[in-house]
Amino acid sequence: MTRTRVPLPSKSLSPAKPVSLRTLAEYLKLSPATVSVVINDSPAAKAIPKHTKDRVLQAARKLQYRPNFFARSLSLKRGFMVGVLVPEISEGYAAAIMRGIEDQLLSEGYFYFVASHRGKPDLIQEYPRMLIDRAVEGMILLNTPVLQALPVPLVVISGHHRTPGVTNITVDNKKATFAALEHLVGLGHRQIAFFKGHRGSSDTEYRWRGVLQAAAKLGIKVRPELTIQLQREVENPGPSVPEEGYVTAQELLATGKRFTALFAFNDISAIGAVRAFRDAGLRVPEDVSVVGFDDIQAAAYLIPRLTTVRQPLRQMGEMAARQLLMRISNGKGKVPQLISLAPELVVRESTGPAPSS
Amino acid sequence: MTRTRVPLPSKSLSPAKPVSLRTLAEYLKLSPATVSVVINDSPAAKAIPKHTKDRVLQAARKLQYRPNFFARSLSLKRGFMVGVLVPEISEGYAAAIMRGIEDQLLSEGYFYFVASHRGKPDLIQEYPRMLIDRAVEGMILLNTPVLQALPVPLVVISGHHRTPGVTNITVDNKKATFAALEHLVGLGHRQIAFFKGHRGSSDTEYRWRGVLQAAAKLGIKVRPELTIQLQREVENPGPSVPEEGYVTAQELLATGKRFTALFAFNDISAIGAVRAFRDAGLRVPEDVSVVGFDDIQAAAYLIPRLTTVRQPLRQMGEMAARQLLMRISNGKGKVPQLISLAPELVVRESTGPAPSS
DNA sequence: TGGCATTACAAAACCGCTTTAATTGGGATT
DNA sequence: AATCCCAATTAAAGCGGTTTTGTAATGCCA
Repeated sequence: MTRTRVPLPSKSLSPAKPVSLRTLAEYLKLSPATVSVVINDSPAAKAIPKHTKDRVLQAARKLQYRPNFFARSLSLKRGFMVGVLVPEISEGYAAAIMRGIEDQLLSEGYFYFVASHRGKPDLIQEYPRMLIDRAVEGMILLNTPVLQALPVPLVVISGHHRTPGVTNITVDNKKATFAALEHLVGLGHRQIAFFKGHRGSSDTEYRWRGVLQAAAKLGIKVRPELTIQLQREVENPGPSVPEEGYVTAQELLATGKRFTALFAFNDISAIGAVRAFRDAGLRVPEDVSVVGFDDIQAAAYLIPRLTTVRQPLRQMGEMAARQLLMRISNGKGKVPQLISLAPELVVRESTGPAPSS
Repeated sequence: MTRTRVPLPSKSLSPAKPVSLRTLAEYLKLSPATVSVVINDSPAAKAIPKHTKDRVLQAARKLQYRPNFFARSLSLKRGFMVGVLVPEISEGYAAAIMRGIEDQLLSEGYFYFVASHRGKPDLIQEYPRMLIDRAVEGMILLNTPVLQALPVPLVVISGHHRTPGVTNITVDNKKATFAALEHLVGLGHRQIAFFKGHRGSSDTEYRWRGVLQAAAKLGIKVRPELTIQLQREVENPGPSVPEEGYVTAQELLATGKRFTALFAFNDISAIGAVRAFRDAGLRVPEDVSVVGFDDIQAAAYLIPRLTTVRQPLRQMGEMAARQLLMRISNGKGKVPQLISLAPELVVRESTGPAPSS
């Protein structure tokens, strides 16, 4: 990493240099130690009479004293910051989760850095290091396979469950897929096509296992010729876009195999697929039913309204942040290996009875 | 992906505390000063022979020396961090812009904090302070009316243009609205309905002015009874959701006034509106044309595909970050007051000729 | 041979805060 | 009256870097 040198910022906008603890102390004719103790209400503050405390606090307010963040952090050896690593911030999925993360973190006085690696292995390698160097106290990894061991607590969302010492938060893919398939089977569907998620995403893996289990339990076959993996530019992984679903659905149609329903990997690809079916002259749901995954905001307003599995994204984010903060403060409490939150099937218009013929 | 060897996370035996500059210096039998100079390649390094430099660099690598962020920042009086304030991170609009911001910032060695205020006045007041206290060197405000003067450079996206000393980045609303209206008028539409944006957003204001100007130039009337402002819970502002467009379109229909086209404030509300029209038995675009704004990812895959005005969101973010970094480093270069980027009308299927009757 | 750069490093001050250990001046105890 | 305790502060030692100033040793030239 090249460290670019940037000249010092001019203080044109801030002619008055900030008051330090020292100047405040001088003003009060007290020592910095006393002032510090009072302002932080540290244990030693018990020994200080209310009168003095008030005097200090009042002066601090009057002079607009603001503790220097770096000095304080250096002394405390912590800065109340965490890092959040995501594949792509502009994807609704990540954004929804981050919303939950942020709620929780800010309310506890923590701030967070975001870095999106776009699936590039070098960035996946580099960003964690950079964040560590920035003295984050922990990290949340969203759908991001970090291999290196890191010297801070880690919480992983939708990651592989097997790394010891890291907590994994995920939706219960088994329950989710079962609900979706049960719904389709209940409507009479037997020939069901599947979009598998992108390679490398652990959701892909676990969700697919869920599909296989559910199919077995429901007594239907998962036909290899009806399952297609969503492809993505390897060079430039980019976000999940409807186009992936569109072209994948076209591939599916091109095989000529008959199917009456599609269980897409997510809503975005479902949108693309519906569009592709439509362009091919097929009606949804009369000719083919489509089930999405995620329940993004628009799902309820599409034409047709999308049947989908709702992920509790925000809660997952909240949970992740909460777990991380617990581990940061406790340090050694026992760590749950896996927390899975319950999904919910939302039935709308894109699914219907299997065509009789 | 090549699987790098994974050192097991040595959780319990991790108390190996990081090597400091001092220990590194002792190891090298040099003074901390020398080591620091070499590692930072500061001017004084000219006086140090290559041999010594190599020795230092090599030892640093061997011992895995990592400068302590807080110590370094305290000394330098800067931490290469900026703050980004947004109304709501989970809205695609903000996320797309943040993507551009991040690209630019990280490539220059900066990290950023995000805080979303959800339109709450107290948070809009509080977060800037907290960020300042965290020693950010600048802030980017996305659609966020900050009233207080702040002691760091500011760049505003889609804000009011009038604050001296802050750079405003925005889409050229005038050009955008003209293109959209011209398109509709060219298709024969005369009775055009409008969604106005939420109160308080400055885009709302400027875009509305654009509509009025464009309408005047094109010789069409803007009828008050056909313009409705998107409403949002005042208590809990939340993100922009299709439902707003849905209910607003229903209101519009309820007035009984005839219109053949709708220019929505954004794609999200357009989606809701299309759905509402459809539910009311109207076809889009045969009975009513709809134009959105933003060109979100899904716009091209909706049924019907949405005609919309594409905002260069990512570029706006990049531009904002670039401007901010310039102001941080230059300090006193002259500040552009307003930078407006060109939008682009994307014609798809949701607009068509005005019905003849 | 003295004067003067230059080279190659080290000492020490400083950044602004936290924290531990020490200090001071009563008041209570013996 | 000497001792001890306690309340109220403070001095000073970090935290881990950067930077200014200093210094010993060498080379160069007159």
